[in-house]
Formats: sequence, structure tokens, C-alpha cells
Amino acid sequence: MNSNAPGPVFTVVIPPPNITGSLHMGHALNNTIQDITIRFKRMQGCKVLWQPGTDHAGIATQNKVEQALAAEGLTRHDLGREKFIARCWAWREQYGREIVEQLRILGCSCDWERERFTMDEGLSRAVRTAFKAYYDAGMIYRGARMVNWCTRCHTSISDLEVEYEDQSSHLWYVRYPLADGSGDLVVATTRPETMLGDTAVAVHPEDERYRAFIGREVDLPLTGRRIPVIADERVDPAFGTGAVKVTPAHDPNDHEMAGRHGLKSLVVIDFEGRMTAEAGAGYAGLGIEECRKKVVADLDKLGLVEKIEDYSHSVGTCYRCHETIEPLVSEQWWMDMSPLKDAAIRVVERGEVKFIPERWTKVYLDWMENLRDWNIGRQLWWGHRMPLWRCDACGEIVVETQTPERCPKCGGALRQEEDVLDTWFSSALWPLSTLGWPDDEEQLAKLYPTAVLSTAPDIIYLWVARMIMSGMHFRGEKPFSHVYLHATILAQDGRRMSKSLGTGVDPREVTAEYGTDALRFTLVILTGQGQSVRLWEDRFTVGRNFANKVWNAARFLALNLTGSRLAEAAPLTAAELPDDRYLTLEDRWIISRLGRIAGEVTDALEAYRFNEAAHLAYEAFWHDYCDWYLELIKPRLYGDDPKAKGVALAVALHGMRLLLKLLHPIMPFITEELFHRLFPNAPADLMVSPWEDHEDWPGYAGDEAHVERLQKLIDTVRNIRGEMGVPPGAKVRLLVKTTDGDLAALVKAQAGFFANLAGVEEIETGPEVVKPKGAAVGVAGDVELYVPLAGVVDFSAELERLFRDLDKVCERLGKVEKKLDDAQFRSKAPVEVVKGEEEKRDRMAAEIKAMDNHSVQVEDLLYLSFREGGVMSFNFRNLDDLTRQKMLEEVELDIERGCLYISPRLIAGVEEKYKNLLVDAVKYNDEEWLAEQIEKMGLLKTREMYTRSGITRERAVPINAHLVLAEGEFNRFYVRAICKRVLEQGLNVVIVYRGKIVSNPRPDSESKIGSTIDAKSLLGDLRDHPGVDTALGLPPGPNSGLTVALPA
RNA sequence: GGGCGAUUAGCUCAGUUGGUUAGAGUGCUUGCUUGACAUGCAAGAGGUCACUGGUUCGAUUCCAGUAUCGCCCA
Repeated sequence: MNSNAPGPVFTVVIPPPNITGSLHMGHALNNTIQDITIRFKRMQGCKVLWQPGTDHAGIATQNKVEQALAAEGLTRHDLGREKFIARCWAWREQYGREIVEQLRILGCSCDWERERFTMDEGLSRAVRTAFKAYYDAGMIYRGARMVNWCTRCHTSISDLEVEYEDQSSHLWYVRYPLADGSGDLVVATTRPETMLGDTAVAVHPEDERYRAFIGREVDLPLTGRRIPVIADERVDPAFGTGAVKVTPAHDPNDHEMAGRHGLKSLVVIDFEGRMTAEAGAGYAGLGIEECRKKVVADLDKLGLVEKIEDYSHSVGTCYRCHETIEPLVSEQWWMDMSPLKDAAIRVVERGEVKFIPERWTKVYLDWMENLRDWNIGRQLWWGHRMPLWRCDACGEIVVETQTPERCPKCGGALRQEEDVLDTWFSSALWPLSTLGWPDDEEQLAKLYPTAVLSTAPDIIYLWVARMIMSGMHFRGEKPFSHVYLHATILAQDGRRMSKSLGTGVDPREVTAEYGTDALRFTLVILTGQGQSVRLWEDRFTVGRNFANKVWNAARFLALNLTGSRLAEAAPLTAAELPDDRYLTLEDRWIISRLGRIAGEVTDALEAYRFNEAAHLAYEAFWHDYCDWYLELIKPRLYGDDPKAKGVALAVALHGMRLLLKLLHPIMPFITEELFHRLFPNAPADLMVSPWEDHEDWPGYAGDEAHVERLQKLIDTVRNIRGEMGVPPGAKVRLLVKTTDGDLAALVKAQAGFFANLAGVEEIETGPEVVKPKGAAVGVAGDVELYVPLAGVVDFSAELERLFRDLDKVCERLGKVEKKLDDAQFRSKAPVEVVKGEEEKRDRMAAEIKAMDNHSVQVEDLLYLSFREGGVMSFNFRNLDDLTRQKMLEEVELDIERGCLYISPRLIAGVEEKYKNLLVDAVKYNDEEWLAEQIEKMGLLKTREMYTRSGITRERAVPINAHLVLAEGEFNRFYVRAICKRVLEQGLNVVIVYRGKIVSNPRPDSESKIGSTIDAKSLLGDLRDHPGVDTALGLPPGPNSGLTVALPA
């Protein structure tokens, strides 16, 4: 413990891993979580203690050692108790060390010199002290009860150690003859061999079928015994025949039933899993399976087997050896839990112990409410032998913490109880015993209670509940304030990792291949609070790539530091940042931003939101720091101005230092290493450096906002470049049209941003910027950006991009306007929300307006392409060669013949989006009314339409609709542009229009999404052109569309 | 049989009190051997938030039911 730290004490006890083998992924996650918390608190200045240790895990370890002995052909009985225990200790030495080694590889910063083991002397004393206290209080007693008996482990085990497996078996229907010879009663059972121990047959009292049988007797076959037929409510009339055999000694339900009816118990199965003498000659000594076969065969011989059905039921098995559990009545040591219950419930109900996530509180309370007496004895050798002695002479029972010499009553010789205590008896004391109880009150007062226990949900009953009970009982205080239940790690198939299925991932292999930091980071960023997560090995590339990124960013700084004196004078606190006036905009931005992130990471860690903390740090490191900041300072680093370089490096180092700190709890190794490389004069290790929070860092909110604006503009330029296929090396000119003087000034002053990050070599900005011919256009808010690309761009791609953006904005605006039109919304929603929506609308309207201005540009682009060879250039990249060829033929412009035919598909440019367009058009053609219209309008056939989307040339009816657009899919800009061109050629335009137009509202008009605009307004300023005729209305239909037709 | 949890992009997961343009990583498409990093850089596509009702001006979010999966208890 770092006792000199200024802050409060922060203690965590490790849930002690058992010493049976190796740590699995769940351990890796759990201990990573604890280490993150510990490192975080340590850096925050707390006096932290992370108490490490291991658990002796009685039955589990004993099994392992027995397996090892079996390999030598030995059993524990060959060795005897003492030698066997010695072997267990040897095992513990080896595997206990291995576990600890694995924890160290995981980077766990435990207080290793305090490492404890549940069977240490001190901890054993705690166990004896507790036992005596309970015994003296009358809470420990001996009694014969039904227990779960493992015939292989030769011990009773607790209910929680029984695992239920579905097994397919049979249901045997056996006839029990009535004693008076008047017939028989058929009982159904899954365990025919236990009939030898039957002492009754039971039916439900309300069961009409059997009412007459109650109180009579049957002859129990194979035994010569006569047993009664009783009535009991617990009998399920739907099971089997509704009559069941009652075997009090070998079934928990029957045992209870026997108690109610005063039936006697007949033990027919012994602790070895063999039939006893009570089972009768011919059966005694047989194994259970063997006996079952014989009983069935014998019954069959007597003609008493009515039938045998296939039956699947769940069978209790030992969680350690998977042997079937025998319910047996056995003399055992029990602990009365009722005196412990209330305090343990209260402390949770009062919120003094909080479960995270909260829902586990209920699981805990439910279990506590139904707490049963605890079978604390185990018939094992490995474990804490009960501190209880019997006097051979007078039978006195002595319970002491120190081994007594003689019987205090008669002076006779004493023999210690053979049973050991359930492992959980010592686990329950872990937070107490490791911190000094019962001997070191001073230490205990300082360290107890601990802050948090982090563990898996299935440990709630085993440890959490018992630790709380012990803590409350012996200390009057909870053992921890928080219980963090971490995620369950599953295999790729969504089930628990399984060694036998090969779906397990060994943390040791992952650390070897990807590194500890990668393992830790991946686990943490992947697992949300208490949610299960699927994991397989590939997933660790996330962590590895990030670690690589961190390494390289630091390397970048180190390379630039070479030869600089900065390294020696490396800045160590935010207070030593370069003076404000030397800082550039990006410097202030990153400082302010990282400070903000530090605060958010701190909050996330405080709230046990580890994945959020990891995500925040990741995002800040990779995207803010590397992608933006480091790129921005490169010119200064490579430039000739040593002072500017110094400032940039200093800020970069500060940022790096903070990021390393924020990442350190999660990735301790790489951060520590890099810290020392970059800051060789640092007075201490990173792990004990002070944590830095929001308030330790200067904030420049205005500068953050400025950079965000620039980022948006740069994104837009990059988007244009990417979409237009501008070669990465090519420099472009950028024109920014804005009425915002501040923004113009900002853009002008920070031209370097654009040069570095968007390949912009020249910028023009201001309110009167004019868009050059053949420029790609982008809109960011109310700002318009032009990138001249004449001769470079694919115009159709540009149009496509522009309209795609426009569509998106229009759609969003439509939603907002609909909302704002709703009187209910206006009256009932909070004013802030309404205001927010209004602002949103204004912003989007401005954006649309900016785009709208580009209808002119659209026309230009079209015009340009028309003039240059009369073929529009479209983006054909997704089309196959044949289609491409056909389409090229189709778009020939034949102005002389007064026909403009453009396939709707081509207008769209992207076939997918406009897939249904032509289909719709052809559907119209197929219908009679369209024929009528053609007739009426005197339209001429021009070209055939074809498409590759399922409409064949044969099916397509040729029409002379030159432009067919369908619902929601067209852009009025196209319509207007094309119409304008056509009109300029002295030709006429007829708008055929039908139904609702649900796209592209004009921001300056009343039209909105979902409302109808008429064809005239659609044409805007062209509507009064003498060549335009919109008189033709078509009936509305499901495929509302619009046709621009040109009569010859 | 009872309880709990999950169901969001091809995959793995975030989404904090009901109003976001629903996000990330990975995978996919396109282009890049740009002087830290190809374990990389830039751009792009991809989602009726399982389904059905209800509450509400408004539901991925709250409630009820259904379906599928998982865990715990009996």
C-alpha cells in the first residue's frame, strides 16, 4: 500500500482464484477491471491496497490431486490423510504460483507482499475463530438430513454445487399388487431400483381415480413388505399414472413427505453408491445401474412391468466430477443461517451495499430471503478441519481455536472431527481475514470495509452473500460498498466457452500473441456494463492495432525529439504548457479537447463504465490526436522555424502525456514504457503519477468550436475529392462562399488546415465568391464550397452526389416541418424542444437554399456535357459492359429531331436507387389509359426502352415519353434543367403529372414533404414559358410519376 | 414451472433519465508504397432499432403481449 499518498484509503480484495489450474478469460476480465480501478485510484492519490491471494478450493483441488495420484496408480487412501494433504500443499505451491504468475502477466498491480492463501495460518485462525463463535452461539449443530452426496468424491456437496443435466432415460410403469388381491396400482418411476426402499405409495387426495385406494395397502414386489397408500398434495396427478412410489431415504421430496406422514426411512443405497443389506438378498452389494437392471428384469419376470416409456429428465450431477448425485440422508454439520440473514438483507436494502448493475440486487435479496441452513461439513481431507474435538472418555464436545490437549471436563483424550469445512466457510471471511481479523484490529480499522468487490454474477451466492453475512456478523459492517458484476464471456456460438468444444480462448495464448495491453484493452472496450459478450481470438486485433497506433504516434514524437533539447526539459504538468501567445489554433484545440476528454474518462471510470472510458480514450487518441492534431502540426515540425517547432512539440508531448495517463489504467505496460522514453527525466513512474482531470487543463471552448467548423468544411472538401475521384496527390482550388465574416476570416487565417488535410493549395472566401464553371459543389450549413474540377470531374457523379445530399436534407427537413406543423407538438412539447426543432429547420432550409442555388450549376454541367459531343457522361461504374454500351446509345441527344430521350435509369446515374423507375413507366404503358393518353396527346414513338432490370425489350412498349420519373425519386432540378435546355432549342414541353410529389420541397415555397406541388411550380421560372403545357392531368395512382414529353 | 437478460449495420457491440441526421470496431466497395503507423491513410455503401398492440404531441428508449436465444433458480 502506498501509505504516503495524500488521499483516502481505497481497498479491494481480489476474489481469490482457486488453485486448481489456470485463469480463464473471465478471470482476465475481472482482474483487468480491478486493476483499472486500482491504478486509477492510485493515480488519483488514494492510498490503495489490492489484496491478492488464492483459494484452496477443497473439493476441486482434492479432485485434481486425486487425478494426479490416479496417474501413478494410487488413491488417497494409499497415502493416508497426512501424506495426501502434503501432496495437496505441493500442488498448491506449484499451481498457486502459476496463478499468481498469470496475474502478474496480466499486469495486476496487487500488493504482492501481502499475498494470502485461504489455508494460511492467519486465515485458518480466522476460520477457527468464526467457527467457535458460531458454535458458542448455538448456530452450528449436527443432524441427519437429506444431502447431495457424490459417491465418487465421497462427500456431501451443497445445492449450488449440483449441476443439472438433461439425460434421456426411461419411465418405468410398475404394478404394485393390492394387499387384498383386488387388483393393483401402477406407479411410474425414473428410478426403479429405489423401490426396494419404498415405504409408501402416494396419490393426490383430490385424484378421483385413486380416492378408493387411499388407506389401503399394497404388496411391495421383490421385498415381501407391505406398504400403505397415502394421500399427499405434493403428488402431481399429471405425472405418470398419478400414483408415485415413496422412497424417503433417497429422494428429497419423498423425504419431506415421509416427515408429514410419519413414514419410516429405509436406506437401500450406501455412501459408495452400492445397495445395502436393507435392499435384500440378491440386491445388496450391487451398484445402482446394476441393481436397476436386475430389479427391472425381476419385475418383468413377475409380469409387473406395465410398460417402459422413453423419458428425458434433468439429473443432478457433481459440478466437479459429473458423477450422478445421490440424494441421501446423512449425519452432517449444519449452520443455522437465520441469525445472519436480517443484517445482510438490511444493509443491501438500505443501499449501503450497491450492486452494479443494479438488477442483481433482486437476485441477491431473493436468495437471501429463501436462505436455508448451510451444510458446512465436507467429508474431504483437503480443507480446514473443523476445530471440534470429542472426548473418547466422556463424549464431551470441545470447540476451541487452539488445539486442546485434554478434555476439560474429564481429562480424557480428544479426537478431532474428521470433516473439513466447506471452502466457502473461509471464502466468506476473506475480506475480514486478509485484512487483519481477528488479530490485527488496527489494520482492520484502517482497511475495512473495502471499496468494491468485482466478480462474476454466479458468485453472488457463493461469496458475495456469505461475505456480507460474515462482515455484518463479526464486524457489524458491510465488507464492501459496491459489488460490480462483470460481463460473462461467451464463445462465438453464444454459449459458455468450453474446453471440450475447443471454443475456449486461453488468456496466456492471447498475451503471448497480441500482448497484455491488447488483451486488456480489447476485453474492456468490448464488454458493456454487465452484459455478456461473444469473444474469439481474432477480436484481439482491435487492441493490438490500437497498441500499435499508440506506439507509432509516440515514435513519431520521439523521432522529432531527436536532437532537440526538449526531451530533457520535458513538460510534466499542464501548468508548464507553452505560453498562450505562442499557441496556434490547433494547439489550443487539442489542449482544450483532451482536457474535456480527461474529465469524461474520469467520470466513466468512477461509474464503472469501463468500456466507455476505453472508447473515449481510443477516440481521442486515434482520431483527435493522431488523425487531426499530428497531421496539423507536421508543417511546423518539418519547417524551418525552430521556435514554432518547439511549441508544436511541446503541446504534442503534453497531449501525449495526458493520453498516456488516461490509457494507463487500461494499458499499463505500453504506456509506462512510452512515458519513460518520451519523458526520461520524469521523477516517477507513470503508474504513480498524478491523475489529470478536466480542471487541470486549460479550456478554449471558442477554439474548439472554430476547429469543429473547419473540420466540417474539410470533411466536405475531402468528400468531394473522394467522390469525384480526384487523385490524392492533386492540389485543388477551393472557394468558400459565406456571408459570415468571422468564418471567412477563420478560413483565410487557417488556410494551412485545408492545405494539410484536404490538398487545397489556394483558397478564396467571402460573400461574393462566384462559382466557377465546372466546379463541384459542397454545402456545409449555410456555407457553400466550390472545388473547380472542369476537365477532371465526372459530371454525373457530381450530380449524383449533390442530389443525394439534397435528398437527405430534404427528407430530414420534411420530418422537422411535419413536426412543427403539428399544433399538438407546439402546445405540448417543451419550449426548448420546439425551439430546437425550429433552429434545426432554419439550418436545413438554409442548406437546401444553398443547394437550390446550384440548380443553375446543374444546368451548366448538363449544358457542358451536351455540348461536348452530345453525349452525357454518366457514371457507369456499376454496370456491365453490354448495358453500358446500350445506355450510351440511348442517351444520344438528337436535338434536330426534337427528341430528347434519356433513360430514367441514366438520369439517376445509380441504377440501384432508380431500379423501379423504368418498371413503373412500363407499367403505365401496359395499361389502357396510357394508350389513350398517347393517342390524345399525339405523342410519337421515338425509341425503344430497355433496361436490364427484368423488363425485356419485347415487353417494353415504346412510347415517346422522353423523361419518366417516379414517385419520390426525381429531382426537380433535373426536370428544370432539361426542360430549360429543350425550350432553348425552341421545342415544347408537356408535363404529364400524376399524384403526389413527395420529394425535394422548395425551401422558399409552401411545398413540403408529403404535400402536392403542381407541375407548374415544379418548373419554377420556366412555368410561364410559352412552350410549356401542363394541362394534362393523369389520374392519381400508386405509381405516381411525372413525365416530360416533347411533341414533335 | 418461476425469475432475469438479450434481440440495433454482414459480424461483435455502444446508445445515461422519451425529442440525435441512431453510432463504433470489424467486414465490404473505391482510391492511395504522401518523410509515425498498410496492425496504416482518405472516401463510400450498408439499419422498417425482432414482431404486435398501448401510453404520449412524439417511442430504438416507457408499458403489455408474442417469437427466438441465453443465464439463474426450482
